Amino acid sequence: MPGASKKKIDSTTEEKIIEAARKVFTQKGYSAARTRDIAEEAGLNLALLNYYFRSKEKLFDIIMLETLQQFMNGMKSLLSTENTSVEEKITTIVSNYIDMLTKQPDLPLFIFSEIKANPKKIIAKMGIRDFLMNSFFLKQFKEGVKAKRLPALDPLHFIMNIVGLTVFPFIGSQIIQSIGDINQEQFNKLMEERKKLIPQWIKAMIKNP
Amino acid sequence: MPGASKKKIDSTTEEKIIEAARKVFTQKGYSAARTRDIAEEAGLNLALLNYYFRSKEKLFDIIMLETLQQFMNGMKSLLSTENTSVEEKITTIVSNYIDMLTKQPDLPLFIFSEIKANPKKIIAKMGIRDFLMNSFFLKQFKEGVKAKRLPALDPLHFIMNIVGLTVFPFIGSQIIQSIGDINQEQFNKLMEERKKLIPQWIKAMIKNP
DNA sequence: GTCTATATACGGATAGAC
DNA sequence: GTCTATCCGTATATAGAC
Repeated sequence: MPGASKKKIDSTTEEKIIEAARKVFTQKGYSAARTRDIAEEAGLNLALLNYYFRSKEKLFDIIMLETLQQFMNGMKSLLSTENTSVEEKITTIVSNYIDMLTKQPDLPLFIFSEIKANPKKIIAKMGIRDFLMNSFFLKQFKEGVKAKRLPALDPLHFIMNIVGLTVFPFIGSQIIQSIGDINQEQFNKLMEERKKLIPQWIKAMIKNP
Repeated sequence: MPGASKKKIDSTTEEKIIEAARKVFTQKGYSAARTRDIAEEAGLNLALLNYYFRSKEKLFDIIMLETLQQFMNGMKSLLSTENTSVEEKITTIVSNYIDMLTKQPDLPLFIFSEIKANPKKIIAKMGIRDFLMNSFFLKQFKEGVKAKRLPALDPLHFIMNIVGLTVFPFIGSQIIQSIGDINQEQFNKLMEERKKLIPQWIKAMIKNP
């Protein structure tokens, strides 16, 4: 086949490295990940990592930035829309995150661990504070609390609750599976249940602070 | 050089190493922690680590076992007592854990990270499943649900909720502080508030599943 | 661009003086 | 028991052949 290049299914070398790096870094974290692991995972030679990316750290920075964006972007667009209720937003956020984390369960532990190792470097890249604090969502939330004459509660509690209920199970999934004597599939089923349950719970919690 | 003039209660060299190792390991995790860091933190020479403990890994195992026991023991005794209600148990557990984690906020991320790195080795040492599943607490919980004719819900959801609401904020404390633009002290105050709030929330959640 | 071979640095562990 | 100096494996990074 003239003109048919050999990169159709096979991705470029650079993409292979990125792919492999994402896998190894998110599984093991920066320190425990070895460039050799990444090269092997990519089916390539070690020297190519430094040819395409100058160093382990540079490669890591790319993966981390990409991961943070993935983690934040869905939320950002969602929190901005003005034509959905708070309840609808919560339901969608919870559902989207459970879907994402079911596919990539390593993400939360990876992100939180690296933040601890290097807070400034990473939190700066998230740009979450400015966004969330000026979001339409927060305005809605505050007005809702006021309208229903509910006792004022720091919105941070609210955020911790949603994220805690949604994300924590993935952080502790090994223990949870061990405690419940269940396998990965059964665990995923529980998470699927939580898509409906968490919004209900959140609603109940708001009424009973 | 006999320089132990102003040490509080002069601990033995062995204790100094353990103390330093606990600090460095819980802060950085096994991989990122260097034996040199530990030696420096202890104000001692590197060679002494290997003199007292044969290797980095042996030292780590001691710290991890100790940490897990600390993390589990409070809970175990509590879940066994037969003369307190489910509500009282929850209130006490939440309060105890928030106290513990306020003093040692690195604990959860440390434990969960190392479990991911080495699940079998660590989960085996926890011995949580057999304990929890046979506990008086679980019996109470199930009977309570039955008596109130509440829809049956996997107790795992219940456990994830309590632990998620209580422990997660400490895992994400850096981000939470960044989002809320608050300092450590203000964060601790929020956690103090949660001692009262979480039991109330849990109660509300059970009623509205 | 991709490989093999190698330089360089780092970290865990040890030898040996005191 | 505690130190200094050093060994040695491993990991990152680079040189140079193809």
